[in-house]
Amino acid sequence: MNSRKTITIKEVAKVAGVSVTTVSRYLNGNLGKMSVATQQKIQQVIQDLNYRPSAAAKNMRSDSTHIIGVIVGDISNVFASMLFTGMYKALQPQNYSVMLLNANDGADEERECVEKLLQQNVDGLIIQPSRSNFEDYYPIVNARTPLAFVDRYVDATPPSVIHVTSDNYEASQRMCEELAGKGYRHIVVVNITTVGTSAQIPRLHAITEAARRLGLRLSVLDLAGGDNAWLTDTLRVISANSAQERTAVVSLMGPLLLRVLAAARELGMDFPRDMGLLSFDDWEWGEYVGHGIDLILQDPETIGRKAGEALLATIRKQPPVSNEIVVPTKRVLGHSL
Amino acid sequence: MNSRKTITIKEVAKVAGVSVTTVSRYLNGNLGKMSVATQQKIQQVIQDLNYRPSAAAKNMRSDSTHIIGVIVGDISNVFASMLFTGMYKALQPQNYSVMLLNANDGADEERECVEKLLQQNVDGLIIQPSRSNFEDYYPIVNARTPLAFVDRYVDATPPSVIHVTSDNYEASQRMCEELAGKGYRHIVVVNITTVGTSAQIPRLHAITEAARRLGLRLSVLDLAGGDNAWLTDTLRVISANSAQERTAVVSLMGPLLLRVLAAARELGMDFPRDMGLLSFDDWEWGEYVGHGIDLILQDPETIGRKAGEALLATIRKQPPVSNEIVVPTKRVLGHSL
DNA sequence: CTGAAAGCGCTAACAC
DNA sequence: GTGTTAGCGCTTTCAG
Repeated sequence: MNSRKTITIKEVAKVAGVSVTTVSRYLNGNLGKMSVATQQKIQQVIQDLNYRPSAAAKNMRSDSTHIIGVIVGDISNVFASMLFTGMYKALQPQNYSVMLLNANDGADEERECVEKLLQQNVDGLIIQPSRSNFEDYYPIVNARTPLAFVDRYVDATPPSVIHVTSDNYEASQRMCEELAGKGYRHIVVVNITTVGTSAQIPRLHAITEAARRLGLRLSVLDLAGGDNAWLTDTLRVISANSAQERTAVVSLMGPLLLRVLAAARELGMDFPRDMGLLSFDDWEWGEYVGHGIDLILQDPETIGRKAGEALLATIRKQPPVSNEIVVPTKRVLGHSL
Repeated sequence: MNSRKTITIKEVAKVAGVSVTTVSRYLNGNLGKMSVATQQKIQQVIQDLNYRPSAAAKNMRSDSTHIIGVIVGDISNVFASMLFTGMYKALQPQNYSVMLLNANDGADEERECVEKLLQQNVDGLIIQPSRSNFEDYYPIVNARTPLAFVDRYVDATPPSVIHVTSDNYEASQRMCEELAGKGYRHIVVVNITTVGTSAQIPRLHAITEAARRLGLRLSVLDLAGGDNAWLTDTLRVISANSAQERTAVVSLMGPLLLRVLAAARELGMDFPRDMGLLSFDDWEWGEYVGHGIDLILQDPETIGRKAGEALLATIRKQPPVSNEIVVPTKRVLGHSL
């Protein structure tokens, strides 16, 4: 029971009175014309000896690890965790394991993560990218490792690379039309530009475009530049004008909504009384805040799952029809508009 | 640039005009008395050839992978994601990678996860256990793989195994005293028993004990047995009596709080008007619900970090003074009691 | 139906 | 200062 030394396929062979080849065949299910007696014998010995095949040795020969490397921008984010959940649901049933690394939204850290995973000889890579130029990802292409990007946008990504995102552009446009229809004349976007690949960027583009088209006034509060006090002060000023010019605050990602709510609480502000509020988010907790916040809900789990499925297909040389996958967001009605 | 075949340490040696030993020494920083010229030459060739050492080959020789295996009960849970975040913060700076697997709160799935990770020859294992008897974990002990349990409880865990949890017992006792002090006479615990290792179990024990001691009436709603409609109905009945006998609902984990809130909303119930509400949770979002929910906040990130640190210490043969680590919870005051 | 033996890429004695 | 070489545990041709 208590095995002191590592036990190898060789010992199993010896004890079972067969050759290593036969054991290897047994392990890999190549039972072509192996006698049932042999099979049983081997099975028995494996149990007795408590034999466990070494993944490293296997990998050295077979050049396939059944490991997928995943790199996210920030693991502490709920979004990332749901992304991962989706990937896992696609990969685990196909018997793939996952190494999860965190790039901390940094270019250098991400490069190191990629390097590490390529050294592990992963069968594929799913990345929520922190670097904005596809050149940065050449090492992956050169290593011939199948690649999928999720959530964020890398310039000049070739069509051979899988890319799964929310319908950021369309959802943002629809949102502006809805706000205009509801009588809002001024949109205050709250964003935070951490990385140049962020999904917030296409959202802001689409909003800018739609606002111009619809004749709405647009302000942008980038929280990368200011602290919470600054946000509070700014919201105070804006809400004062909301009486004349109906105003809606639009938060471009879930974590920002929390900060807006904190500021609003401090100001004793009420939605939609003092201004409208709408946020992109990934989780339905907003339903329980106040009388429910109006949300554009992403589906990170589906994004992750689709990326996993498409990547597996590519690994198996059955690439998806299109590598460009868009996952729809869902408009959750609340009482904050 | 575009390397067709895998390039090995041998090629590097050949091109650099040195032996593989020298290259290996260079790679591992054994620059004992290596001439600077040689070092530069090797460095150059590595770059030119785009050489990447194979982790598998390395592992076969050195018997250390610098990989830690992590198994959680349910990755889609916010708690698990924060646990992981904490572990990562401890492990990544020490240059350890992480393989994250999901046991789906199942004994068999967990066994398979363990098997997979042992085959990968991980340097250590951190598990949020789904099996309640330590015998189930013997394979890990036999493989001499350092082990840490987090969050949940395994019977007969030997002191050689690291164990990091919240202060479940103490926090539950304190809570009961607080409720009694506030005039509550009836406690309704909402729990859901998925696995026999759940931290909810010691919480319930402590509450049971304290309730008896303090003369409080105790009811237990186990949601494993009923659906949301059942919860709603039960709460309706209970709240009707709350006028005579001041009642507090205590949710034993974050996700249950959401279900309680959903039921309460349906009933048009208000806290603390109709009854008191308090919940164990892992995240401060409850602050924004209503006027703020009273919480006993766990610190999963710290739990994960401590487990990672203790595990690393053990791997390095510098085991922590105590393997029994208790992370304090924090009482967050709200307006629901 | 089964075996012998080569070799995957790397490290670490042991030599010089 | 640097090189030779024997394996690590496994898969897989090729040969019976």
